[in-house]
Amino acid sequence: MNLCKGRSYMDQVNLKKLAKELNLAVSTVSRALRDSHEISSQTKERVRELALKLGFQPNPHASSLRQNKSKTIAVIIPEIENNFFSQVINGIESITPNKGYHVLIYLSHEDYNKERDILQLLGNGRVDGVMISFSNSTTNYEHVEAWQKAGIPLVFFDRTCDELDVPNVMTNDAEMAFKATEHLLKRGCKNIAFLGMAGSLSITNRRKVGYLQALEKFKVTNPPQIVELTSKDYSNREILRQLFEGPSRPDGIFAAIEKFAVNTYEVCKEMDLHIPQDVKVISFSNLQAAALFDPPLSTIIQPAYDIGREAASILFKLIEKKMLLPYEKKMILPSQLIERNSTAITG
Amino acid sequence: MNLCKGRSYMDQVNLKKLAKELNLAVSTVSRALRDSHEISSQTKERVRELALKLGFQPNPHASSLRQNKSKTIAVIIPEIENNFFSQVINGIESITPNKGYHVLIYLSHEDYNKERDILQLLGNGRVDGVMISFSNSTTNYEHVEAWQKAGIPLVFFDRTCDELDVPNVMTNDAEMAFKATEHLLKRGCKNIAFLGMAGSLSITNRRKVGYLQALEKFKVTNPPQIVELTSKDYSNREILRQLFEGPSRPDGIFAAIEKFAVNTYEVCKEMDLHIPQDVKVISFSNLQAAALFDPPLSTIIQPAYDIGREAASILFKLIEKKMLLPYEKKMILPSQLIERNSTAITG
DNA sequence: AAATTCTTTGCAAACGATTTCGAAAAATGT
DNA sequence: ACATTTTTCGAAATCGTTTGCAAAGAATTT
Repeated sequence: MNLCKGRSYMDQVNLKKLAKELNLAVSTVSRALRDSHEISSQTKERVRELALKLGFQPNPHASSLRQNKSKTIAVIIPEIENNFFSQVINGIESITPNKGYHVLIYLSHEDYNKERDILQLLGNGRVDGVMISFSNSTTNYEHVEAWQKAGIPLVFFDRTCDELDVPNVMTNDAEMAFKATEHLLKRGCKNIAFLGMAGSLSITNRRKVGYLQALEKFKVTNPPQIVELTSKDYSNREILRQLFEGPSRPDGIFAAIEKFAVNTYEVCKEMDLHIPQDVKVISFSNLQAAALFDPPLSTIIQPAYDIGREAASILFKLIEKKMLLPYEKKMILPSQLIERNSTAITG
Repeated sequence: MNLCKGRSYMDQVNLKKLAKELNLAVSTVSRALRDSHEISSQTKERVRELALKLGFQPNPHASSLRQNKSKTIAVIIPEIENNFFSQVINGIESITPNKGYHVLIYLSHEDYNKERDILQLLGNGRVDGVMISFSNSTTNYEHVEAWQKAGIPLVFFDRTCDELDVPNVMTNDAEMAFKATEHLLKRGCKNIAFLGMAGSLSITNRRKVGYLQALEKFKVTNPPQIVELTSKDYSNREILRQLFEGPSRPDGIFAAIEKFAVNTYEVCKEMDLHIPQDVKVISFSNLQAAALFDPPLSTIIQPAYDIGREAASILFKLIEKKMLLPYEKKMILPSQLIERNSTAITG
């Protein structure tokens, strides 16, 4: 039985302890540490000195409870074993420490139900704002609408949603998809397949639009081939095998997702199809090592770091109740197309 | 001026509101929701029903403050744009949601001072436990010792530290380094260079030991070549260029870090050195795409996901004040060596 | 000198959930 | 019918910080 009030860690230092030590009121100590104008500079100095000496740090939960702000944001992404999202997190983290903010990470694993549960879990003040990139199984946005009712700031990035009035940050997907397709056509492809993520992802849709527009603009006679893959390598390879064995074997592959380019390489290797002789490949990808592939992979590099940084900046503007500039409501950061040997012209 | 007590969001639902609505005491509602035995099942049912209807979620800061636990853990890693750490996070996340826990991510960017500051920042109850993989500039562990005084659970993973009595989870670095070096020797290399991270990382040391042991055991006459690289691609390439242009050009490269193998490939390509004819390469790496490199890269794959999962499990055991089994104090999960063409025998 | 400001500090009430303690009410035993 | 236990619930303290308000003293003005 604890007779004295002290807990097991006697060195737990809080405002009360500081106040007693200094013979001041708790409120005075609190104000001194927050550099309030209504405290004399001598008192402030005394307080700060002792606080430093005892290594005082305010209890974040007490502060959060009182001030109704958590100094924390959440990032919800579909997966993390993906260069793009890692770089986004890096970009986010380039902002948060300066703002005195902390970052919670949540993975939806491409599962709508998990995504909904996570969002719901964050409802009651655990975070001051959320950045989300949707899972591929997300087809409705009720969970987001429910969230919006709480009035907590929200920003979409990359896998966005146009239907809701929420700021979003992304790249020029359609434009780059157009350019990628155009690039393949100019390299002599006649029959280009588009590898997209199954589901109704915004990025897949935008990229698909660019692909189709290019086919149309350049009056390609072969019909478009839209192949839907998933996050499972095994089944992707099987689908690709069938694609290449099928009646209209593509001579060009435009992968909307890095992973699908990897799957394509794997299957081509296995089936002894040569890139770029038999089939040319280009892909959205943020892999540094793409240049080391056999053959080096032509890529569209997304400004992942910048997307994370800008999305975080916008979120903080919302949190600080600043007005957004018009372009910040829908920010588009351009990607870059890097031509490599996977789309080289062959004899 | 707010005359009524209500805040801007009238739908903010808390225990008090539930209690008033049900004509019960706050304490009763709280107990009912926590399924206390001292509440009748009818009352519980009434409470639960309304709570569900109004979408009640307890305020996490109030709970944390009262219970002195945050239901949050922190993961401190040197960088995130690295497959290994991404997979570790994935492994960690495979545990946390079931435990009702949240995950904060912090990046030290290979900077001791940042690492120290982060650890210090987490001191006052923001987290119930910490998992850390040290930065390469960390040469002393005073920040950890300071942390230990607070008595908050801690686990090291991968880049560990033997000097402190803290549970750690890692792979069999020395053994695999030995095998990698042995592998190169058996493939005919006479002059193997070791590419390690500058600084005093535990993994670099362990891997270096394995490398040296292999050279000794197989009585290699050429002296060991230990090359120290950093996280900066540009300077790494410059150092590697000098290495290959230098008097004792290596015919084998053992990269202790994935990034260094990529740098090696880049430089070899640039200098028109052929892998594996001119130089054979093997590396610790968790890149799925290693098989697609030109040539496919022989790798030592670390069980990154498992390391994350096990480290998190151990952390939770500490948090729950359970005893650790002996092997959990220093857990070693084996890596796997995959031979590919970068270490093939050449005519 | 009296009245007024300004400066500096303390008191006490929040914030929302948990928990100790105690008091009714109900159920049980004698 | 009375004593005892068990069940069920409410009041109030608590966690540590912030903040509105009051009050005391010093400084200024009239």
